[in-house]
Amino acid sequence: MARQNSGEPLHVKITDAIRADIFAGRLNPGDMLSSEAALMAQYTASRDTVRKSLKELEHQGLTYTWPGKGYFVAKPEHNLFSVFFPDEDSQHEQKYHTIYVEHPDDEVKEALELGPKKQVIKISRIILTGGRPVAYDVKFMPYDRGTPLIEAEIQYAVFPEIAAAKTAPFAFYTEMDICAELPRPEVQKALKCGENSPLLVARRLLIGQNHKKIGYGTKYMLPEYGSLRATSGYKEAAE
Amino acid sequence: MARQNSGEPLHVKITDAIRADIFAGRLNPGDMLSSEAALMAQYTASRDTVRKSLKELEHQGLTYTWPGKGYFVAKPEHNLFSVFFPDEDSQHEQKYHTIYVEHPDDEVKEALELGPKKQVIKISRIILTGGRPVAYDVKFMPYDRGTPLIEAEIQYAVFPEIAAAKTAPFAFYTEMDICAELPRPEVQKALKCGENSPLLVARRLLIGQNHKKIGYGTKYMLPEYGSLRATSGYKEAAE
DNA sequence: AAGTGGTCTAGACCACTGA
DNA sequence: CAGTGGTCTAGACCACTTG
Repeated sequence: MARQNSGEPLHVKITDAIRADIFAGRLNPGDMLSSEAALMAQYTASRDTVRKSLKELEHQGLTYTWPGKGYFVAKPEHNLFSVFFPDEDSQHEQKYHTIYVEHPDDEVKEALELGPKKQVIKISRIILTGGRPVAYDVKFMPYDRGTPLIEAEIQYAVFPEIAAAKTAPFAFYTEMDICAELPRPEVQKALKCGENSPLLVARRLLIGQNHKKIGYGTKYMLPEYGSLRATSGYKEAAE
Repeated sequence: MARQNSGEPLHVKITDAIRADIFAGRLNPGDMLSSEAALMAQYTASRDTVRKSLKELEHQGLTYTWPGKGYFVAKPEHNLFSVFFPDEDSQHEQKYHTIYVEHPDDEVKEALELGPKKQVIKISRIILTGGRPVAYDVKFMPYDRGTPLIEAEIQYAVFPEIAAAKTAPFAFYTEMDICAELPRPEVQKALKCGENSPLLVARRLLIGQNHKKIGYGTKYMLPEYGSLRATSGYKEAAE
């Protein structure tokens, strides 16, 4: 229980003390914290030191501030989860299936907002575990004749955020939809599974600057691939 | 394009300027930022003001700092997603199915780390849209004879984090597993679906202080319930 | 030794809130 | 009006990194 923080900087001690009050329920959502002046007196600290602590709590989502009134304990958001969705599949083997330039189907055309005659690069991949297919991954990128970076794409085998990692890699964000589906024939074939084998399906849209649609992909996962893990809340609070 | 930030505080202007450099690729992962001294000169700002800007960038995950060396641009994490998983199902109707106190099956026993004779409260719920079932939700909590808050649990109909929202609501965190499955007979019956109807299944474990397992629940979702939406990256970068 | 960030202090002025 | 936080400044001392 007794935290070893005697060597910690003062502003960290203050942060930890208030955090502990919140985790322990001595301070609850809506409660007003001690004012800056009170905390300065309590910890014999300068205003800036106290403010640094309060700012840290705010960044952690534990408090918010209302100028002119004071600092308050926030309400926890238990329904917001973090999910790490490994795209690299480092623990699995990989196998390339096909790399095509083709005319996209309607789903892809709509997702990437493509004109009627536009072509796409299609990269499909099979992910294996112990030689058996566990996931099937298909990705589409608009194909611009004249600037074909196909080789780079193939080499990285993933979305352009990786290929573009050296230039403005922060200039992308992605949206993902996760659902459960039964496999289409193409997917059945790739995964060597039956038509009633439930798949976890993740559809991912990669968006760049000016809201340009840069890539669209779908990943079909068999149960053997493993489940998605998500977490919510403050793990430290459990300790 | 031209950002209206003439009225912004100085430290925000500095933050925005550096952020724009990172989003535009003028600063890339591994690059060292200008030193505090240089930024003080560039913006005729005090050290504290510059440091406030740099701290903000760090909190946003765009930079990190290496004491003695300088500030550096971080590597973006494109595989870490945020998922909002609504537990309340505010847009759906709800229907209680059963509320029991019973002996748990092995899955629940293991998840909640229960002794052999321990009982659990089971609350199952059906979520409807337009009168048709779209999801089935089952939750288990250890049943402690003597402190049964069943009424409160029922009233809130969800996990104890809500019932306990007035006392130390931050003292919980949850882990969730998401996968695709076919329904067991119990689930088929609740959802009025066939045995080959693929379901999105989320299993959630609620953990409290001292790593005590407080609740365990499973939510079975039909395609009509909607898909899970996840996002990754900085949406602002696309603007 | 010079340059870098990390911590801490003291003081100033402003805008907002509430009695 | 007194109390609250928001912004900004100037200066001090320390520990670390690099040459």
